[in-house]
Amino acid sequence: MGLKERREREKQARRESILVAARELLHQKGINGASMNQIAKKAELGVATLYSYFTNKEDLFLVLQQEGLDLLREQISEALEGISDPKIRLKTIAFSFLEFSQKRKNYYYIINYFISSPEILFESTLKDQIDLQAERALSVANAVITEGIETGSFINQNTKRSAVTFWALIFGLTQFKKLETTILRDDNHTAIFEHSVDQFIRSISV
Amino acid sequence: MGLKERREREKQARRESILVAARELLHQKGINGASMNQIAKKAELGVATLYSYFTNKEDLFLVLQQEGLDLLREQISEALEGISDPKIRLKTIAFSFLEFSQKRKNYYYIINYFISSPEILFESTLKDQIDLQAERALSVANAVITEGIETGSFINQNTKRSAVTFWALIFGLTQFKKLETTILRDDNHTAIFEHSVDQFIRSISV
Amino acid sequence: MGLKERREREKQARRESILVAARELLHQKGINGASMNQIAKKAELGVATLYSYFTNKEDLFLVLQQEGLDLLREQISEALEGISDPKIRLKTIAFSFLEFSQKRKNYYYIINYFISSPEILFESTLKDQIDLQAERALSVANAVITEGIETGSFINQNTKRSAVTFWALIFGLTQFKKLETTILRDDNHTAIFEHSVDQFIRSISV
Amino acid sequence: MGLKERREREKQARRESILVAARELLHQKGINGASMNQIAKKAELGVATLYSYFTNKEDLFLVLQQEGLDLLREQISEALEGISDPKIRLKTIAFSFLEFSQKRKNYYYIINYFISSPEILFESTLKDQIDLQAERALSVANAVITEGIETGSFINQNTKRSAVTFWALIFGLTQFKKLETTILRDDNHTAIFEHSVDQFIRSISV
DNA sequence: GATGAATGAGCCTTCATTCAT
DNA sequence: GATGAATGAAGGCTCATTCAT
Repeated sequence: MGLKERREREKQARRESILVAARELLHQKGINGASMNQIAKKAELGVATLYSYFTNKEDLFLVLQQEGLDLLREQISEALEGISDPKIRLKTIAFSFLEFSQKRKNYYYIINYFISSPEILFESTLKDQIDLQAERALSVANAVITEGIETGSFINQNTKRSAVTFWALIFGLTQFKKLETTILRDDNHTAIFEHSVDQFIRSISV
Repeated sequence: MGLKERREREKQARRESILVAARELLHQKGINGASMNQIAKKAELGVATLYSYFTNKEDLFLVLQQEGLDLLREQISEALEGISDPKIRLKTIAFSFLEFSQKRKNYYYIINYFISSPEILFESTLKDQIDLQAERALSVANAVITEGIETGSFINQNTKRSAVTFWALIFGLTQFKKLETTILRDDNHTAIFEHSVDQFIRSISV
Repeated sequence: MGLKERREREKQARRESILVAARELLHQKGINGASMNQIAKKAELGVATLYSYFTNKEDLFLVLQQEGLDLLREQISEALEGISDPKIRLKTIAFSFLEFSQKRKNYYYIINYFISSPEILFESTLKDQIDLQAERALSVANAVITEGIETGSFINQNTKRSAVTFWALIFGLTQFKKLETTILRDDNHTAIFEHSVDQFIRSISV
Repeated sequence: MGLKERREREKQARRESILVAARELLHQKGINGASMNQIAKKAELGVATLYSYFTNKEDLFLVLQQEGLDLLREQISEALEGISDPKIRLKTIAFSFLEFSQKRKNYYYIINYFISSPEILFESTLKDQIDLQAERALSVANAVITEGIETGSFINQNTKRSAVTFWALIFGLTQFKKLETTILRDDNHTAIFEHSVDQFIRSISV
């Protein structure tokens, strides 16, 4: 029994070390620089071992994305702790996402990779998993908006639509971060971000 | 004399056929599927021929994106003809973009690709060119909002920020189109889109 | 245990077969004909396999040359066994080289290739390695001449210069072997070679 | 008639401009960097034009080599002017060659290329031409040695063999020039060169 | 006679994946 | 269960050469 458990723990550890290596490479060399061989080398494992833990490269990356989204959710949860005003809660979500995109670039890239790829690229099983994740992300905003409506902070209107709008806005704004050294050089990206989010919140507030 | 012209026309045609093939592949197989060899095969040309029309892959992709943005601008311009109300003009831009993303998928995808790629991927020269293009796109919304402020339709506030918010929103929303068969299956993407855009316009209106 | 050893032996064998193929191609088709792809094909291996044995083409060629020089040194050593007269020893070296150039054409050609290439072709790392090898080759003649001086056979003069002269002469003469069917057709290359070497030895003898 | 002549002159000029471009590129980028396309561009001519003046790349390079050898002969002739002592004449030839290898690197490389390539690479016609050139080069030394014998400066022995030895020596020594920054760093290449040549001359002197 | 456009074959190298051990 | 060796396919790109005009 103890043996079985130890084995299980070792397996998990090995699995995790693969993911660690993958994330690191992803961050260092971008999506194309993170090859299976390099991940294996970095994780100090045989290449074939990777394939006994993950079906293929895409699968590995999907898990990475899920981890990323889990982490994101966690960070948002933590950030929301102790905050009760729905408006501030919404703003907090937005800034958590922005912060995540900067501090966890490697995770952000991979999430972004899956969001931005044309649908065609993924088979339906994979796509379903991605969407499931997306749904969970959406639901966070959904919940806050619902609370806001219930507590009388927000106008009573289609919650899901508002949540979608919210995410679309902050996702779009975050993408534009990379323009800050060129097009947006005469302004401050964070300020724009805040401005936009505030405006959105105001627009759904009573 | 006529001969020279004909040759010139043929060259342009061939150049265009390369771009068409590239766009198609990019849309169908993603960035990794759009290799120079594949493009050449699809265009029914030798690989080396591609290199006599474009310096390298990066150059080709840049031209691809520029053409896409030119077309987008053109379509927006046409759509705006005869419309004078700034609110409607703004909405028209939004829907032109949505329509473009659906009817000109190949063009849309390449634009999207450049927006969504992590900065690292491009050398500065290319990035600058891309940003230049993005700036021109931004300026369309900018102009409309300025008009709106001047004619008293819109609140007098930082125009550029509003334009950025506007684009971020519709860009994000358009990305979510691909969720319409899953997460958004209980609603209509176009309806959500319209709802969001309306809400944005209202939020900057007097 | 025996398994590990066998594997190791197999790896060495495969490595060697790559070198054999490379040498053969280099000799048959010249440097431009000895591409990694061709070598792989000749060795009946996948291209990628070559890269798991050698870092890159340059590395492979370096090893190739080192092996060649090792073999040459070995042959010279063997030929020198039991011979004590410095004059004969020097002559033996010369003829060992000539013999090597004929019997081990593949090896000879690669050495020749590295000597004859314009400096520009190699990065400094490679060049340094080559020179290190060349130095070892030079030292063989150096030693013999030093002995000769000590034993009173040769005039006491700058040893290194004599060694360089010696190698320059026999290297140049060996290159001219290929002229034997045309320019030198009225004489015998080996005879010329011997004549020249004798004359050189005489010129440094007391 | 004048027209015909002018055409002929133009043709020659164009031919020469190709060779000029080729030589320059050869010098700048080495033997592999001098591609037909680049030569054409540098000569401001169409690629196909090159092929109407030269059968193929090898042919062009052969002509280049011939030009090089002509130039070498010319330089040697000039250097020999006014010198009558056969010993000094021989030394002058040697130093002319060394100087040529340094001051006319581009020419020297290409001559070297043809000398050092394995025989196999060239078809017999080409090889014959190369050898013809080599023979002419050889004959210069031949003549001087013959004079020396006649005037009592040199020992009466097989002239041709001496000439071959002479060329082999200076060719070998010149090749070793590239070792001067490494193996020969504690001596001076020119000094070694002179030492060796002097020794050779002494060895054939009465 | 001169040309520029076109090209297939080839370059070196890396990739995701498999399989015998 | 873990692995290292092997690999065909493919990547971007350049080449010498041809051919219609």
